[in-house]
Amino acid sequence: MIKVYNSQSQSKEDFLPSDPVKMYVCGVTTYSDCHIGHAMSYIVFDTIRRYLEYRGYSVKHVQNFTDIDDKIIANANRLNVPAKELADGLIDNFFADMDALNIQHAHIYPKVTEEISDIINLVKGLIDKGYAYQSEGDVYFRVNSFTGYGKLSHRSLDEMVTGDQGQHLDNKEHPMDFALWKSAKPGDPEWDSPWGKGRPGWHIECSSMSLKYLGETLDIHGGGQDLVFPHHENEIAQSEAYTGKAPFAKYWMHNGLLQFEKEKMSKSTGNLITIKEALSLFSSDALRLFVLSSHYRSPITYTKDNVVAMSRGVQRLRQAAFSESNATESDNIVDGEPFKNRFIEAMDDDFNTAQAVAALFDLAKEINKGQKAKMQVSKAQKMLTEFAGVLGLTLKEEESISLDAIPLIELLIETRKGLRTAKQWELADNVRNGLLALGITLEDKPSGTTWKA
RNA sequence: GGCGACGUAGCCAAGUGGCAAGGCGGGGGUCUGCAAAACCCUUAUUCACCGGUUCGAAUCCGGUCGUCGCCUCCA
Repeated sequence: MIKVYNSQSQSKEDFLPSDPVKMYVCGVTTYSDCHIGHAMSYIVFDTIRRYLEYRGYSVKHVQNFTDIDDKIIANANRLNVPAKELADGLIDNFFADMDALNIQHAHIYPKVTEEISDIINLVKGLIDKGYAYQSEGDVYFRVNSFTGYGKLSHRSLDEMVTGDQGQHLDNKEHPMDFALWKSAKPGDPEWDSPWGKGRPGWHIECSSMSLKYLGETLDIHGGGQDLVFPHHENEIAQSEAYTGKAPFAKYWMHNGLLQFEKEKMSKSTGNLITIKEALSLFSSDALRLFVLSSHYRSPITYTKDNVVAMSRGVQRLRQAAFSESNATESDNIVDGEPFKNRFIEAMDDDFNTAQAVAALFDLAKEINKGQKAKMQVSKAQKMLTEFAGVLGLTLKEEESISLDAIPLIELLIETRKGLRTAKQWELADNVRNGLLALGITLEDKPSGTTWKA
């Protein structure tokens, strides 16, 4: 039985989903390139999905693009391009990042700008039911009308008002009322609506899209912990108010936030590293292992050193998975079953990837010891690769040298071999050091010399 | 001010009542012309601090100190 920690109940619950599993993960607002905090979140939910699929569930995964909002408009104006052009370019970049991180695509990626009429209908419905009101071309959700408001983030409206430090428009009935529809300023992208020209507020799109593509009750609703309030709280209010059905989501899953060098990484402070930058330094396997080495609900701190350590770890797994067998004792087989059981037990317990990774490393060690004892390891190696795959690790060697250079390198290795046979150690070492200076490392093994970049 | 999370070896990080997973790094070894790589072995009598409950606590309770997040745009 898989157990899942539900942010709303603040406890682990038995995972009893519908079939297929309906999984909605909050996507990005497309106003700048994705950073490594996004990478963490999407690696986490990709791994959860991969594991569910491994365990035989079929998963329907929907993830939105919020491709119209204040910041997109502001950045588009600054860059002097249409908002749509900016958003579309960033969506292309998003997919490139996801592919590079070996993150499976969602089944559906709805965009706000293509869902406007559904959103308008949802807002209309909320007004009709008395949960929302129009005010000077804007439409607001009436938080006082929804009795469960605050049940996800565990706070009351009174607390929010007392502690609130934000600025408020004075055309709202209650300071915590939030916009479902915003009137357009001159020059903004705009759509016709019963309340005049404007565009959707921030939270409504997720309610609309999840209702449309997955129905009234989601199994898993995921996102970063920073979305708990107000975004997910507001989604619950809108969705449950509209459908009259609770819960909107059976399991609320929130990943811990990625810290960058001691500080929270946030778009507003510009304190961030993009996925592209991280991938120029590290392999996707290293970045994934970095994320999956701790529990998904804990915050993690990105530092170069931390990820470098993970690169080494990946190397160790890769080595064990692909080392050539020299088995002579065909009867003696390395048994991977105990590790399989550990892996599954760990992942069943709220996707404890840290423990699952530990099982992988122990399996790697078992394989290495088996190799030394000349045992059969191919089955265990296959298992290692399979479980690495469940975590989205490719265990592939990174090729970063241009193909043209390879014959040249091999020629030098051949030349050096001659020098070594002639015991011309100094000249042989010169060749090796020269290549090292160019970033190519030679490794002399009993079977011959290999190289890597 | 309100709400919440966390503090485990040099670093990262699991474990939430019964002898402290795993990775990186360090140390020792195997291999090797040397080196590198790889592999093996090893590396916390102790879990921020103080008190309590218990036969037994990193794990439960109370307190202290410290770090961080949310309450405003965020994955």
